[in-house]
Amino acid sequence: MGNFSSRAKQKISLIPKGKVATYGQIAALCGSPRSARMIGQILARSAADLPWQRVINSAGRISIVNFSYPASMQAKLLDQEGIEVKQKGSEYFVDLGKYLWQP
DNA sequence: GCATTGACCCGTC
DNA sequence: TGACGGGCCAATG
Repeated sequence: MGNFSSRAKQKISLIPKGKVATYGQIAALCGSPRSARMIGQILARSAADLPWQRVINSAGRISIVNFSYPASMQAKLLDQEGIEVKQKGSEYFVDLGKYLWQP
């Protein structure tokens, strides 16, 4: 694995309980603000040992459809950490103004 | 080493 | 928390 993904995993592991971060935010912390998409790829492959549920897109939306875990599980995990998750249809949203992690 | 692939982002309408 | 289009860039085969 490249150095970028290693740093990305480390940054993701730093997200505190009760907060969320966006893909772009993590990418920026790794020095590549334009590589937000990579974060998704990393999580899709090796999310098992990371707080993957705390990483969402810039709209505050849970952006998975169905991978190892369903979006509904991610919503539940966030809810258990004290994060308010709103459901609209089959999609889930988090209030970024309230829960966005600010390093 | 080239082409394709994304759990995305941002400007614009 | 619209919808749409174009651009990004590391990882993968």
